[in-house]
Amino acid sequence: MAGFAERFLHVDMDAFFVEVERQRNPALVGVPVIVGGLGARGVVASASYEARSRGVHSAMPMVEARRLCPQGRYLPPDHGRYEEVSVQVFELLRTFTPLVEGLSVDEAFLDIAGLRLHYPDPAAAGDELRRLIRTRLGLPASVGIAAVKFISKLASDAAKPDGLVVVPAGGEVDFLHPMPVQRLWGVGEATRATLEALGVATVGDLAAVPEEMLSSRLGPSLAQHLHRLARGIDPRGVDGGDAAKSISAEETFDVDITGEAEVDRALLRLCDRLAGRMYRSGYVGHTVSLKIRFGNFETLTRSETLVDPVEHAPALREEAQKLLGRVELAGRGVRLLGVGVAGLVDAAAPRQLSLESRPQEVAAGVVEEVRKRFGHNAVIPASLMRRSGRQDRGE
DNA sequence: TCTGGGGTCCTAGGACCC
DNA sequence: TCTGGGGTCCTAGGACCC
Repeated sequence: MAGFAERFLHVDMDAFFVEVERQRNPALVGVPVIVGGLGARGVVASASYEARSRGVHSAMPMVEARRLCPQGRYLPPDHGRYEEVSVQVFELLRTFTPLVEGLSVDEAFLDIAGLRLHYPDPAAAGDELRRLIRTRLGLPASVGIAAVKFISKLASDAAKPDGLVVVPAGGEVDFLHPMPVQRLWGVGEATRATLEALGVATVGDLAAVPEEMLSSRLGPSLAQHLHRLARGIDPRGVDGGDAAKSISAEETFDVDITGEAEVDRALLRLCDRLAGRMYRSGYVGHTVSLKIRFGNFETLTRSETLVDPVEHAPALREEAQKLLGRVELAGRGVRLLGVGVAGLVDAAAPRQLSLESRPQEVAAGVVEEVRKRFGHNAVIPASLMRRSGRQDRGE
């Protein structure tokens, strides 16, 4: 027996951060809730539907959200908790089918073709999945189902909040063509503006433009991608098991920082945070990068690829400081600083350790063990301790 | 209303090798 | 004597996604 024609199921948790907060504090149910950075430069990460009805949306500056919705409850994000709940959600999804591809903490694609034996139609499978998430975890989720991968994601969007939409096989173009182009995956503000200049406003308009025309404005890769999507064509299947490619840590300061000493201290703090994450995720990396954004939002990056992978905080700090040395600060205010590693390699893979690095490796391992037991702030680099005041929060 | 933090992917130019 | 084309890696920047 053949599987369902509409084999792609996209599940998207509704206002995920907000709903997790409501799970542990029921007083937040039914009132506008906004989760996001509470500092002067914070933005909205998640807004409840009560807040959205007042015009609040994610990525909006917090200052603006407070103006639109002064009666809202404002909470800082607790990513550790969201990660825990996300693990529970994905465990539940995998009891449904092992063919699960996570897109972020709160959404995933499932291949449900093989569930034909268990459910009379795809909608019944989607209803059951939503019911399970609701009863087992107490969280609302929306589901979209289609025969084409990216259409299922648009369908879950159309289902929000707390609903289900099935786009029947053969109905893709009717569903798609009236939509504004920016709904397509890969069309952001810049591409939307380019398309608008070509007289393209809807997906239907886009489908009528020859690919060569798109290619000359957008490059061959994006042109082919969009040309296909506009016709409802998406050859991708559900693909799990994607290893991480990079890890990074960055911080936007409430007030621009200036002076080499202050920038250096912030950089060391970030390196320390990043090293901890690398250790916990079991990766080491060959390429170290530095990101710096000035007060005027001008942003630049510097990176270097090393023969031996960087594993622990000391080596990371040394590299990051070298990269910082290649940037002309000239007393300019620094708005954001970030460090990252790419070219990731499994830390457990056999590697050559130089003799001189060995004591450092051991020491760094000890630091992480102590932090695992007593918390991040149990160990702080001496260079960050000279000034009193609050230490950077751990993760 | 000045624009987070975590990522992925693409492009373009230059170095380097054959 | 001068010039080539392909392939790969690295760096920097930028668009985009949640």
